[in-house]
Amino acid sequence: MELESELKKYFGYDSFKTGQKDVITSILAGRHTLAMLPTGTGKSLCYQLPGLLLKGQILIISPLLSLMQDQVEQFKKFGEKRVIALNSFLTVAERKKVLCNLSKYKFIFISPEMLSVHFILTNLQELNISLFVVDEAHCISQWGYDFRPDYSKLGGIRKQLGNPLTLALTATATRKVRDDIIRSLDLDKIVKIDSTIDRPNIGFYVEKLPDYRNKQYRVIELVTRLEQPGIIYFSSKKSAEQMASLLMDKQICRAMAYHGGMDQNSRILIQQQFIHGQLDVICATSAFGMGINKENIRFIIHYHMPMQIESYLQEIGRAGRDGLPSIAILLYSPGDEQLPIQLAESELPSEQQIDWLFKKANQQHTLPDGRMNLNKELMTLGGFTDIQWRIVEEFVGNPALVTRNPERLQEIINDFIKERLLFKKTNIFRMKKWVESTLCRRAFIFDYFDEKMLEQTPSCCDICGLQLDDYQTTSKVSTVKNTAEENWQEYLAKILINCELRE
DNA sequence: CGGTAGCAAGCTACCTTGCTACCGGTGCTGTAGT
Repeated sequence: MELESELKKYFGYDSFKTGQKDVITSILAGRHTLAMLPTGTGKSLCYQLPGLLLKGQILIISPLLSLMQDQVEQFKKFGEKRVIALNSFLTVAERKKVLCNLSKYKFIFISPEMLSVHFILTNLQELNISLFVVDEAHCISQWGYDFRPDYSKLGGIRKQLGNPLTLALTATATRKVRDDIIRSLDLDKIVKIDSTIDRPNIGFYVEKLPDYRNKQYRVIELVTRLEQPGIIYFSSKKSAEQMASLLMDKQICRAMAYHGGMDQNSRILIQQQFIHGQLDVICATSAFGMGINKENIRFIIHYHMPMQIESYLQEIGRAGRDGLPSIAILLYSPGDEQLPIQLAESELPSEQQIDWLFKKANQQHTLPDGRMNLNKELMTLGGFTDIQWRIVEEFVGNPALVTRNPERLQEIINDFIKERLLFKKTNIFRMKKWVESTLCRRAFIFDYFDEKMLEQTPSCCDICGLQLDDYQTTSKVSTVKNTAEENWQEYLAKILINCELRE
């Protein structure tokens, strides 16, 4: 079979992008495949085309509702109507109807959470699933252990669906993460298809500043000078919002904040405005970005450093999809690593909380079968967050674990927490190492992903002599120059002081 | 850890300073009625 003609027939394209053909060939040969393809190279096609050529149905596990909706839209654009996103956007009536007619759909999108619902799984077991796709598969490793535990259940679910042919897709995964994905999905004889994680048109630039105030100054200065559009990443919702209002109020650019605390409608609106060029800058938390297909993002600034190098690479990878020069700037001031450390610690329950819980359980809250009676009251009393509580439930609610080793249960939980925390702190530490590096930043990243750097990139990084001036805007350069001559420090001081007086 | 809100004291009549306590990211979701 000539794959190119099928591609032309269904999608109208003449040729494949890097990696696509290898992945599709491997799937059509009936081999489980783990594909690491760089962002923006059309990962979806890797299951869209085989899906059309294979007999049965295609189940696609996707991490975000908005991502599913986008992909359904994409299919409809190509004229494929046998597509459904089986999620909570459907009303109860719609969901019932869809479940009764599941066999009519060729492509079914679903979240790990929905897939873990027994009733839904039973319905899916009736189908003939010819391909099980895990999109953004690094989520298994990144989220499966705590934040979204249903990600760690995909392996078991795969089995219950009769071990269908599986395709795991990701853009950024270290060797360790890739091994974790394979282990978690319980795949043997897997074909691994890697292409480089490198994005040569994105330059790296790290700047060290004494404190947050200097960082604010610097962000304003950079936004004024750099070619737009761009994204500024923050690790707190509040600072993202503050910066967005500052940029807007001072008429520096059209900016909006974007984070998980905002309602779904505003999020969709802001995302659309940014994509269609009605906004210049997004001040965002890590909630922003997955599934953003905007070609011409020129800069990514990090006001705070992310929790790990993979996240950093995903975030900066949103720049320069059009292949034109783009810049990734990270601002660091001493002690910045404390925020991610704090976030990591607060995600997991503390040893004291676990201690308290087991003491309580010994006193009263025990079920007839010896398991702890975990109820909302205990969660509130112990000061557990939803995520912390779910982690506890994963262990305490596991009958096999509880009956096999009741006296060691507390120790097992504590060991898990310690191990997770150490892992997260190690990731943060490596991120900090990268910031402090005095060697080529790109080489460091290649090394982190066990990839060999074959040749020098021209506009590589600050260490290799990259000049920020090369990324200046051309349209506003005259006004910027005037202000620069006047005295930048004074100008910025004015902006910030005015802003404070306003309060 | 480091930023900051909120309050009380200090100082002066409305504003500054100082202390303390608290907070900080990512998303999905079947259940009611027998």
